[in-house]
Amino acid sequence: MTKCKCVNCDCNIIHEDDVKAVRGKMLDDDILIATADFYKVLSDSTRIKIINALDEKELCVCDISSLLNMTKSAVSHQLQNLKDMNLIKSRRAGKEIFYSLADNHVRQVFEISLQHVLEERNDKASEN
Amino acid sequence: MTKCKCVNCDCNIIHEDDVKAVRGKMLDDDILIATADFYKVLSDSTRIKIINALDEKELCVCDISSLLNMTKSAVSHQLQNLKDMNLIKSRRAGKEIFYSLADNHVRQVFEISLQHVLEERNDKASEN
DNA sequence: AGAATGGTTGAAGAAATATTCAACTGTTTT
DNA sequence: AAAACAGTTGAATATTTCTTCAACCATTCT
Repeated sequence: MTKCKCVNCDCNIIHEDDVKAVRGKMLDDDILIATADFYKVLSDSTRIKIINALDEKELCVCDISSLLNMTKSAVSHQLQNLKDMNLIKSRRAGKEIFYSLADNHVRQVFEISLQHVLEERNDKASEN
Repeated sequence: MTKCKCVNCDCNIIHEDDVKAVRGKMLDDDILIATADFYKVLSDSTRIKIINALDEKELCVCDISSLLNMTKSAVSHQLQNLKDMNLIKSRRAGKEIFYSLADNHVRQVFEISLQHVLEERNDKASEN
């Protein structure tokens, strides 16, 4: 066990070999940050509802606002977030702008996590 | 097109049939909120780094703190968040408490999204 | 061209979340 | 039993994020 040389941490390195080994295998910071940012887009119930809706059908902003019972502005802001992270795409048709899911990755991730959530709920339900 | 009856939205329902159809197919609010909450746990780079580290090996708090260059307290708070959402588990061994991933769902979701992030980066790199 | 409609934007206020700090618990060491 | 170590906790501060508001742009309708 050696005193940790970190600037910001207040502890000892207890298992020095393990720490070295893990440090060597960990992904680069910028990749992990990008991954967290990817989840960040999905971590808001408004955005998840939008994804769930667009998973069914291409929709315009007003339709989404009506579905979620929210203002156009609030929805539009969230659509921008989703678009910035390449989860959705848009096309203009006259005055309206239609939004749809960008690709299947999104569907895939959404479905696996949904499965996880549903299983958790079943586990908890059967505990009683 | 009909005036929307929503309390909180400031728009018209433009495609009434679509909205009705999608509303009928959308998942329950509480499921979607639980799904967003699941992502919320993964949406912080500190927590993602912890998951990435624990994916390699079971570790104690000090080792994680040293790896991430953070205080024990900050790490411990985040470990609690991860544990509350059943993404990790712990076991005590003397003074130390070892943390590890809870199950394979977590690994699965992590790996798919990592793949998504890496592909995005490749796409962007090849645009130049 | 002017009005109406669909949608966007930036700034501000409101709400949620992360880190820090200081005090604390549990276990081991002496 | 006291000291040292590993870790936790709650409150406070700092930071981020969401929604609202008001003004705006783009397209269509008359």
